Amino acid sequence: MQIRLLDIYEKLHSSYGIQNWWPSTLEGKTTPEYHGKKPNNRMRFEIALGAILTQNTTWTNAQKAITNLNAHALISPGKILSHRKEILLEAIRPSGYYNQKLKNLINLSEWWLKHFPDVIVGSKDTKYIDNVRESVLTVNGVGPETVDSILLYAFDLPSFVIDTYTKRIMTRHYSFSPNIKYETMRDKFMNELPQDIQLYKEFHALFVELGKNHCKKSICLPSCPLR
DNA sequence: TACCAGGTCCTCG
DNA sequence: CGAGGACATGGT
Repeated sequence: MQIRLLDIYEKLHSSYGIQNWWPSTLEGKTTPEYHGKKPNNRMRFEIALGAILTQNTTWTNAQKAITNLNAHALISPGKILSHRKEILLEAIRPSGYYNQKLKNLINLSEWWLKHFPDVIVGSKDTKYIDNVRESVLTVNGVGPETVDSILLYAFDLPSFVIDTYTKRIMTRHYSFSPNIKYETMRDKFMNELPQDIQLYKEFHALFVELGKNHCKKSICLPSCPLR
């Protein structure tokens, strides 16, 4: 008896409702147009920065960094490349690993100036999406989860995001092997699910919600909707 | 106090 | 390849 991924999605969706991710980094204060609407290029870049800043850190810490960058009007690849590093380091300090992350933000900014203008936002061409994925993966500091977050949320390209929550939930509840590789797991989701970008976004966001609130690292609470 | 948080890179066997 | 360590702040 094989559980269908869509059944899992339905359970989570009925428990938590629509998530509307990527979360608004600035809570609508300085970018009110952000909420649930089509992002402009500045927002797309902000999402990509956020994907790096939130690596192995809480979103609230990453958000502090983004708020600081925004306060200096630094949410742009050109600004990231030209501004004094002391200012940038101070701004992103709350996100942790700030020395590494600054290098990575600079690497991403270089990629962005060179390649983003050619990105076909919203494309559904699988081959093309793979090519963009490979290209962004050449950026040092962008690994498999970060690239999929950037593709899905910043570029609106359907690329399923696997994170620690997804892996934990699937191994704990649906007997995925703990040794399963990132690409293998991503393939499973993308082969079984319809190529629906909104579904990809919501599903990933719901996994995060479940992982934070019920299916935690050490314990899975009795209230977990997947029980 | 110790553990955890929406990873990734580098090194070594 | 795969395991192990480094990277760092902020919340509980």
